[in-house]
Amino acid sequence: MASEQNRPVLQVDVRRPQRADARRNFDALLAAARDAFASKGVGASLEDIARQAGVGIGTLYRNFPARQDLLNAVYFGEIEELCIAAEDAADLPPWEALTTWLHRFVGYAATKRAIWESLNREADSFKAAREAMYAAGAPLFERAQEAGEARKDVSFDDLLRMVSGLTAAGFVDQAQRDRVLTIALDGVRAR
Amino acid sequence: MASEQNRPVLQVDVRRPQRADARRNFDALLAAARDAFASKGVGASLEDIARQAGVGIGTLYRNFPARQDLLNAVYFGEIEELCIAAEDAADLPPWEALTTWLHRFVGYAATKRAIWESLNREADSFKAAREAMYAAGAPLFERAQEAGEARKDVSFDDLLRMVSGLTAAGFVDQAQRDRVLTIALDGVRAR
DNA sequence: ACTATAGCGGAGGGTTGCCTCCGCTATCAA
DNA sequence: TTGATAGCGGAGGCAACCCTCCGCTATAGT
Repeated sequence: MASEQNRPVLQVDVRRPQRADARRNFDALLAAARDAFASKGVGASLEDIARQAGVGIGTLYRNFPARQDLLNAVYFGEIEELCIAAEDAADLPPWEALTTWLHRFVGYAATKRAIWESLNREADSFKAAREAMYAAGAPLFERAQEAGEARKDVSFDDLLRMVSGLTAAGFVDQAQRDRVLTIALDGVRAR
Repeated sequence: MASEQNRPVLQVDVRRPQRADARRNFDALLAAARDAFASKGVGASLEDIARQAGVGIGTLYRNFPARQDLLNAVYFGEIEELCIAAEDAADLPPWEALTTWLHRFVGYAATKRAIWESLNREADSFKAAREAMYAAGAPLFERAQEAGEARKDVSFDDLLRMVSGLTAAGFVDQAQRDRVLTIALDGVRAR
């Protein structure tokens, strides 16, 4: 349903500028913001981000008048990638499809914190993005449930919050993170 | 092991003052800090904390010269309570003892964030506190393993990081948090 | 090449938080 | 009661960050 004909909700109100140099700056800002939010959390300094992107602070504010706009742009990008990942995973057998997607979810280094810090925000745009993500992931989970692989007394919301908690936790390394995720997911498996 | 003869590591270098009014202030600061760190994370404003405690900012700094000192004092208090909780739980059957303690761990509202944000800090004092907590909790886990209730291919460190991730995650309510924790712990159960 | 203008960027004013310093006050031992 | 002093607290200097504003520069259409 909708506007661009089939991609639904993910519509950022901030638009990519027209002029070539401006577009370069826009993209550099987005990349810098992604890094900064990932490594320092949502409170990262905007001036640092601008400096990191090699542009003036004024340019940052022109493109993203409020911190939230920048956060949204980054966040929505992540969500979109997750939606695509869900489509990719759909070919696998039910349980693998689900776990593959969730590992991917956890693996996204960038904006990890932002993602879960925002999970119960009330702002409309966040709601929309979250719904998009739910829409992408829930089918994988339901399929696993129907195949008798996943417990039926667990909701997708439970699952996603569990996983996003793990996303944010501190681990020694990537391997431990994956190991722990696998363990936790074992708890979701039908016995 | 040492000095006070049997409580090991948990020794805060900050000391409770002598004079009655000073002690009152000290305790008020600690309580305010506990709240503030819990609700706003480790970055909470020290001036807010002092105001909340009803003392001047100068008093805060006299007792806790650096933010870290205050954080330590609060954090160590939490850890100590967790150690005691572990002792209390020791009477229960192996698996219940473990899960009861872990639910308790998650349930501690105060300094939730501080706890996990600090889990892989390098500072000595943090290491010491973490070790104390591990020393208190690991026996519960080992007992559950020996009783054949908990998987043997999971380490206590894995378990604790998993749980501390859930501690920090955003949940709709306490009930969901407990439910999700139970699910995740099912993954740790021996099959 | 020329020009209208989209876009740049950083100076600067405001706010908030950090931490020090020191004159004042409450406590408590004598 | 009183005096020595532990302890108080907030004014104030500093630093970081936020965001706006506007004179300058690069772009792109002609």
